[in-house]
Order: sequence, then structure tokens, then C-alpha cells
Amino acid sequence: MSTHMPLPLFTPLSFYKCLSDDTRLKALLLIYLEKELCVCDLITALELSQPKVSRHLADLRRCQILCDERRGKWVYYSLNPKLPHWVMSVLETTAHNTESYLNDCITNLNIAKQNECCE
Amino acid sequence: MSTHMPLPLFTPLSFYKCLSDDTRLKALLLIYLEKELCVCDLITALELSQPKVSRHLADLRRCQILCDERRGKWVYYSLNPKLPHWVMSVLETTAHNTESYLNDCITNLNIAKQNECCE
DNA sequence: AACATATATATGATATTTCGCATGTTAATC
DNA sequence: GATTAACATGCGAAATATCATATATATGTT
Repeated sequence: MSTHMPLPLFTPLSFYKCLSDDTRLKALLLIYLEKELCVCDLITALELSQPKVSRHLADLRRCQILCDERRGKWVYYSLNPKLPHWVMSVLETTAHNTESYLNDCITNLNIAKQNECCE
Repeated sequence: MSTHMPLPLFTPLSFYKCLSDDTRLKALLLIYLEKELCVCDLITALELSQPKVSRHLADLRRCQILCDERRGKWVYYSLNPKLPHWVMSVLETTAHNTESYLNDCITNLNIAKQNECCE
């Protein structure tokens, strides 16, 4: 998955490879639920190092699942609006049925948002 | 994923790890579409060696996604009926929206069924 | 019992992924 | 323009996954 995928077309396999890592799966589901998140929010929510979060977000971007947008010092990640409908449907179904899996990082995320990491 | 997962509980992550390999993803989707398939059908459909197919099916069984049932010389694999609904929903959505990904192996499978590999 | 067929698994080699750490980049601030 | 904050990336080490080959098991057949 990680480093040098030459031209990583979006395929069913590349999509599911993206979901096969704990960091990527949680990050993607959180972004789905929140519409967009900046890297520092994800670092707090997932309780992971910055390079680790950043690298997995880059994987998701390379596979065209996520888009990034810099606003000031922060980079915000959101779902690529061009994703096939069935992919959105899979994400929706998963996000709404994995509460206990996401529980801790959602708690962390809410704390992070009170502490205003960004702005 | 592969060899020694101690007690591989079914989790969102373990589920998606199972879908992150070409052989497992195709085998699982074919089994979803056909309700059940024997190993020899999958060998033909996927054009892969017997040990390779067998090992990936064992992975799916260990993660409690598939059940196996021996009938005579043949072993038939089917979805575990105890899977959460959301998992079935993900499989359904995926199977019905990845035609070009599955195209070749479905063709091979239909040929295999005419040639009556089993019985 | 010997044999053939269908499937499973053990093993060691290879390939891929992930990781931590160091460093690079970009943008805001002083 | 130096510094800091937020993020990205290069790189080698470590962990994991995959594979081919050989072998084991289970069933049915002669």
C-alpha cells in the first residue's frame, strides 16, 4: 500500500486496501462523520504521531479517496466528491455500525475540538 | 493477516483486512453472489493454484466470514449466517457495483459449472 | 488395502507494509 | 528574515503478508 504506487487507480481492491489498516480506517470514518478534519484533530483523535497520521492520509489521498485543502497553517482532509456512490454507501454503512470501534477516538476528537487545536 | 491470528475476533478492521487481497476479495464476492461455491470452482474461476485458493479461504474462515461444509470429496464455502447485517450490506453493495472487476472470474466460473467440476 | 481426487497445511523464501526518526516544506508571526 | 507551528516526506529497520513447493489428510473407488 504505502510508499510508491505509480498511478494508483481507484479500484475495488485499492479501496479495500485503504481500509485494511487501523489508522486509515479510523481516520477515514471520522472524516466521513465530520465532513472534514485537519491533521492535528486526527493526531489527537487517534493518539498517534504526526508523521504516522500524515503518511496514512497521504495514502488515502493517493488512492483518490480523500482530498486535501490548505487553509492557513492547517490542512483539511475531506472525502473526494467524485467517489462512486457505492463507495459512499459502504462508508456510510460502516461508519454508522461501528460505534464501539470508533468510540474512543470520537471522545478524543470532541475533547480536541473544545481545546481548539485549529483556530 | 495470513498465518497465525491467535483468536481472530470479527472486527471492522479484521473484516476489511480480509477484503484487502485480490484473491480473498474476488472469492468472497463470488461466494456472496453464488451463495456457495466449492474450492475447485474457485480455483477455476480465479485461475489460481489450489494451495493459494485454499489458504485464502482458510483466512476468511478464521475471521468468521465464511463457513465451510464438506459434502463427499468437496468442501463448500458459504457466508457465515451470523455476520452482522451491515457486513452483508457492504458485501451486497460491493458485489453489485464491481462488475468489471469480477467480469473475468464470473465468465470462468460459468464455464466451470458447465464442465461440472463437482459431481 | 491400494489408489485417485479434493482439499488443507507446513515451511522457508520473497515481497510488501508499516514504523520511527530525521529532515524538508509551507505559511504565519515576530 | 529569523522563528515557530503544522504538515509532508525520505530512509532504513522491523514486522507482516504472500507465495511456491512439498507433504498431509480425508473421502470415495477399485
